[in-house]
Amino acid sequence: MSGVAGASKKPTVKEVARRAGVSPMTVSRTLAGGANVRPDVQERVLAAVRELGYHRNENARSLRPGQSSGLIGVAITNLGNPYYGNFALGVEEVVAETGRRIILGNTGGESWRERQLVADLRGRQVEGLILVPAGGPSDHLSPDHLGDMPLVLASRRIYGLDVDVVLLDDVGGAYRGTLALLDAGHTRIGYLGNVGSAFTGGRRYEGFARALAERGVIADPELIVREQQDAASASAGEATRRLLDLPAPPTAIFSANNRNSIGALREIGRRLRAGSRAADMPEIVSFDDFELAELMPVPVTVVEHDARQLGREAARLLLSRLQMTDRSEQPARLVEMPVRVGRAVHV
Amino acid sequence: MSGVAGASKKPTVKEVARRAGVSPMTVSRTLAGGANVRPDVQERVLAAVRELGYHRNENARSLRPGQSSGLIGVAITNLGNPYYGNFALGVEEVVAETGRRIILGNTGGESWRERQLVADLRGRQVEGLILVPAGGPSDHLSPDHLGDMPLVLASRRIYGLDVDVVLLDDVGGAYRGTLALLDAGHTRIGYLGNVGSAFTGGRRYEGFARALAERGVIADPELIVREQQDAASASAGEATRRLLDLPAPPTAIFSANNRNSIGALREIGRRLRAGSRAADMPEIVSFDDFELAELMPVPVTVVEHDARQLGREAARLLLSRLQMTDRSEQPARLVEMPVRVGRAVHV
DNA sequence: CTGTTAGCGCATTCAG
DNA sequence: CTGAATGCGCTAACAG
Repeated sequence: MSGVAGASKKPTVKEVARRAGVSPMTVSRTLAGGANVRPDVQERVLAAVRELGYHRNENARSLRPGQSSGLIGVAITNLGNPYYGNFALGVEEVVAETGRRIILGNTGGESWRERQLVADLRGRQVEGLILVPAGGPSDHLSPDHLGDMPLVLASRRIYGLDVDVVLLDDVGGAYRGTLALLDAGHTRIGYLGNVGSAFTGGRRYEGFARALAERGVIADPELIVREQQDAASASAGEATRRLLDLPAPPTAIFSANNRNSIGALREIGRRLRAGSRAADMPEIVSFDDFELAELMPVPVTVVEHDARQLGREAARLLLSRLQMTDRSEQPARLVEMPVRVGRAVHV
Repeated sequence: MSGVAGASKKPTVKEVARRAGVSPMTVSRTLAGGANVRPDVQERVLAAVRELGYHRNENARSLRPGQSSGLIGVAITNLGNPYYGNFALGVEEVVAETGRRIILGNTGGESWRERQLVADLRGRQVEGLILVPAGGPSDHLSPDHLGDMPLVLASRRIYGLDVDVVLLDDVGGAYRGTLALLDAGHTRIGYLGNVGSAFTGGRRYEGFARALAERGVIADPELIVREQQDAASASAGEATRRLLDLPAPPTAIFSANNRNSIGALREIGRRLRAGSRAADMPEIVSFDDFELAELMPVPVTVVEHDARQLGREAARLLLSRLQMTDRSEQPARLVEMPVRVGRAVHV
């Protein structure tokens, strides 16, 4: 309860100055670190600040030329997905170290929302943008539109857009995950992916196909499901049902993402409850980790990766570019984050 | 590629005005909806806007008195937790409907970070604040400090702070979850909670204890673990180990949150792998849902609730308060969101 | 319908 | 070490 009666109207530098018996400039200087202000005067100013509950108006501050907003725009496709939540967390951590904040928007994976969000973030004078592309048209991301505002893409890249990108080692992870199945003797391996994330999906499929090809295993088209409309686990369950109902069902399934893995395992659970034997159910390799994988009724191998690190790296790329004097001259960088393939201990 | 050569410097109203051959005011009016501007002039203005890649500076805009920033501050304890991610998503959805944005910060559950974040958000002229309290001192949230900036608390409430709050039906959910165990004949029921979230934890324990009391079951203090320092699943696993190593171990465990449930189940998994029989493992009731609960090797009952709805409701409370002419006069509201108790289908 | 004036809160520049 | 003047981008309020 430091306060004065009417804390309702927001105080400005002027009022603080008057209360401290100095000029607004002295207040500003004090708040900026106190260089060239007598200590006792600083005391008075800070006391007035406390008493009035004054907070500097950062918007007005960033209005002045040369001053930056201290805001980094982050646009992700689905905040509710823990993966992107952790991604945002990583960005926030790194960005906060420089005293900046993130202003976060959700695109829902829809291009028009992304376009609108980017426009709005620009209007709010963000210093830079970190974005998980929604897919679809992307002219609003061209340097032409963004001016000198740096952009970092995460998770997916956009061809023709020459900017910094952080990706996972999708190809390598899928390759090694698939090899694990082949090493275990599987030859009929199902593939579960979806079209939603064309870029990522394509890369993961590439790794999958490469592993099969190397071992001389012919991929049976019947076992490849890539055309699911959405990434919901429900549709993955449906796809799994079809695979398992085939005359010669797969003995293992490679799932290209978390949602698909969950869907597949739910379907397997359903069958077990209906009397199927666990031994007849396929083993799973899941690109994307998920909790309690080791408690699943079938063996699960996960391709783990750290969303938070991905976010941290994206933030680092952006911050480093912000520090460059000749931002747009420097070449675009591509960082591929490692993934780890490991079998979840099976009950 | 609509652009002119140098898109690098950000254009202002003035430049748009000059290009369109009008005054800055006409540009402003056009962008504000175009009332009282001849259609053909509007055309010219909009063309200039496009050509220059102009975006209104929202910060400068909100500097003018009466104009609001269109920003809602959201402070949560852990972005990486899907629960809070979904919460933020819900907030974002509702807030976006009014053309506003959220500016999101992570407190990590630390009071000092919360304090700093709140100060910063104030400085950025947010219209209101939605916050999941970190716990600890909270004088920085008093009306005295916040002035007329509305605040909505979510998940936990802070005693002595008379503001709008959205909570879960913690007591009722825990009560009904515990009853489910009692109905199934269990009398030795373990309790797994932690001190991190004192408020929520207290309420859930209350529901648990009430159910036992009503059925005349004496809670064995040995079976109650509430003093874990952190919410990490690892420490929950440790606590579970102790419970199961008792001479008379519990036949069921009530877990007060998601993290604890995961930890407990991991420990159970460990024991099963070491040769224990599933029949000797305790049944679980988990406050907080988690995926694939139906595939666990022991029966699991979940107390489900929807973080996104919680977020939506918090946003609604805030927006409605923003619309009140006499904000601070209106009484604080308390909303309790329902939870659903349901047994996960067990393999 | 359109332009001019003025000022929001702050910090840089230049005097004292 | 401190203060006064000035202008950042924008838009009410008031001319015209």
